[in-house]
Amino acid sequence: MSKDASSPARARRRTDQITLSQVAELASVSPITASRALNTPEKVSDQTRERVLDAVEQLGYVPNLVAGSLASSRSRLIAVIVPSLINTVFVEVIKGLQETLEAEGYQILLGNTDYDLDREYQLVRTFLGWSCSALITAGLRHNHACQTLLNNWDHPIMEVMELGKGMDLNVGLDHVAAGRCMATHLIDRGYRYIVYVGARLSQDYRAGMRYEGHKAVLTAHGLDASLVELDTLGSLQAGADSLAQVLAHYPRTQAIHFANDDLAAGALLAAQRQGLDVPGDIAIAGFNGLPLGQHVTPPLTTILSPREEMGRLAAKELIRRLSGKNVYRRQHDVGFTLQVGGST
Amino acid sequence: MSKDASSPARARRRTDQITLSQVAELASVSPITASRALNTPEKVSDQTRERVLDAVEQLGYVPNLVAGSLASSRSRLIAVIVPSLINTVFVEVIKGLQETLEAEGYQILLGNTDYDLDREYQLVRTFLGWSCSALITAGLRHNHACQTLLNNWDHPIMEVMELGKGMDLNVGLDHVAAGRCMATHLIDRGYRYIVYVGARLSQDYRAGMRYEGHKAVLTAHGLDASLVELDTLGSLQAGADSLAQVLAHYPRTQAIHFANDDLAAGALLAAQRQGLDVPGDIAIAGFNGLPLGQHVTPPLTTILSPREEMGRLAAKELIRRLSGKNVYRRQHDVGFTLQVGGST
DNA sequence: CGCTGTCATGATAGCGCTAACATTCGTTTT
DNA sequence: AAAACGAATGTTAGCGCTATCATGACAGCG
Repeated sequence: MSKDASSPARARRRTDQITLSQVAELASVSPITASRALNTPEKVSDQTRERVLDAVEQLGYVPNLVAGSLASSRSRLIAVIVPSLINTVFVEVIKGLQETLEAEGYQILLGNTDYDLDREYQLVRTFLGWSCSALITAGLRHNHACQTLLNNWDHPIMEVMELGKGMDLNVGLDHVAAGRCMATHLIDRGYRYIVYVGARLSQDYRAGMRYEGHKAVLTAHGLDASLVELDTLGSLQAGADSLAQVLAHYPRTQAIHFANDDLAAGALLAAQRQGLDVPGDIAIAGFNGLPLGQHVTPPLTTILSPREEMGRLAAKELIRRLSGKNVYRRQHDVGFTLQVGGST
Repeated sequence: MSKDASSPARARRRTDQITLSQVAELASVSPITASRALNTPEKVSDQTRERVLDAVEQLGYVPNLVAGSLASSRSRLIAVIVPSLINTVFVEVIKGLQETLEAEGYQILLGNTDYDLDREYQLVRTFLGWSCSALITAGLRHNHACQTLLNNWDHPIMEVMELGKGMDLNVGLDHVAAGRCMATHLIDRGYRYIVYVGARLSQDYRAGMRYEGHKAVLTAHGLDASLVELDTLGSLQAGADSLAQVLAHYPRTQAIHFANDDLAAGALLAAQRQGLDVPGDIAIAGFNGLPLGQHVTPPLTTILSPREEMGRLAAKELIRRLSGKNVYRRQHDVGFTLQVGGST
């Protein structure tokens, strides 16, 4: 532990770490040249670059990114804030983000709000403290403090999942339209007693927006837009349980429009177990286009949302912005596709 | 833009950011005292702390964590490296890690290797450059450079998912034993022609370990341990496709032991669509204990692995170590449970 | 009363890196 | 041939924070 005791008046802090200066010394160049050889190789001569890289190799030098970030106030760190990791939807978006960002040498700092906007604010504060190059967050809703903080922040902000006028960049889809789309499909199919089932709509407010669209269409047709709101998060189990609940409450129900495929598939599998005919006795529709929906019998009618694609596009647009290129559109609609299965 | 032009000989870099010094000035204390008020509040007087916090509030100060980390060489950043995000198993572990680590004020730096050990090495290098407080990685296998780098690193390393003698801490389960367990179950049930189906076993080598256990049991019983290895990643679709393939190759097959529940459920749903009786015509078993398995008919026989629990335990052990407490055991077996459904 | 100990605070000196400017030297321009 | 230029490298001065040691005030003690 006590290595060189060339103790000056004041003890130095020690960090046995190998520094760029040591690399520079071994390569007989100045530290800044070593720095350039690593970060902007085109700015040094071939010979020098080679010598520096040799020295790096020889010493097993690992750049201290913390020091680099402090000096340059650039971190190549990108904050990603999602409300949940249970919901596969967000994971798929993260996946799209990640493969694109990592390929460009960015690192992801991941935060999970658990659908709590105050928690989001805390995460944002922490992440800003890391001088992130950009911030990606799910959704357009934030609390006031968060809004203020981000408005004064001078790095790109990308809001994903839903479409609308955000703070900066936005990639998403129109959930109200998606809700309208499915409701229209159900009506076209001839169903008249239609119930919407969602889970914690105040948290998963995008499902709430889909309900708004659904309701508008039903109302326009003079139909009742019954809503059953579950108190658990969406899951197969919750979907299965909700089926009985809906039939008890609304015995005349002909079709159920579920807020997502987990609920819908859960209900469909439960119906199957109970010997109910889908769609004869009850029609079932979902949202998301999860693979599971295509493997149940009958295949689930759902709305396909391009989740990984949303992540990739968001990442690409962000990178374009980060590399100083012009951003033509701040808002990108990734759209959705009605996928009609046999369940309706 | 041009604020105070007290231009010295050399232009200063500017970062309009509010610094701790400004907070200190407003609170009429020295910067170091302000630092203490925020980081070790018990070391300053109540009065001082209050003045500093007021100043923080008033100025909207956001601590520069990069600078703090450089000065203290502590970052409260934890690197998490997984091979995939498509596989829900890793996501669930991450979830367990995250909820525990975030609660203790740690942040997650997420990396995805795509099952590539060289990529893992690159990620590790990057993460070490961030002076992470610890590193969590899925699996005990690493390439040589990575191994060397990590052995010389003086922070905790946690290897999760599988059980064995790792570099430092380890939380996982015994996959060979799990394979044995399911094979034993199938034999007990009376099946003799049993095929193991896995996807890319060289990548998902833990599934390969389960096969080893499976094979050992079958061989001990004088049975053939046929293996079908798929070239895609595990998914419902791959499982469905594999069913036909297995029956074509091994027409006498009585039971299929799938490497995971996605494959198994895919096959089970496909069997259902094709009018095959499960387990009459063909028995199906999986691994993981995904909720889906319990919602198909018949419920899937599988092995329940405590994934979120694994994440939570790993995080807890890590935190214990990071807070300087004694670590009694370096290795933790989270175990597994055979869950017998109707599919066998 | 001087000594020791404890508590709150401050002065100083970096952490390891890079931005901004400066220098050197060979090459092109007129 | 002098002036202008550009490429490669170097010098200097921080980025914003905290570890380390130093100081001053005050309490307790024989």
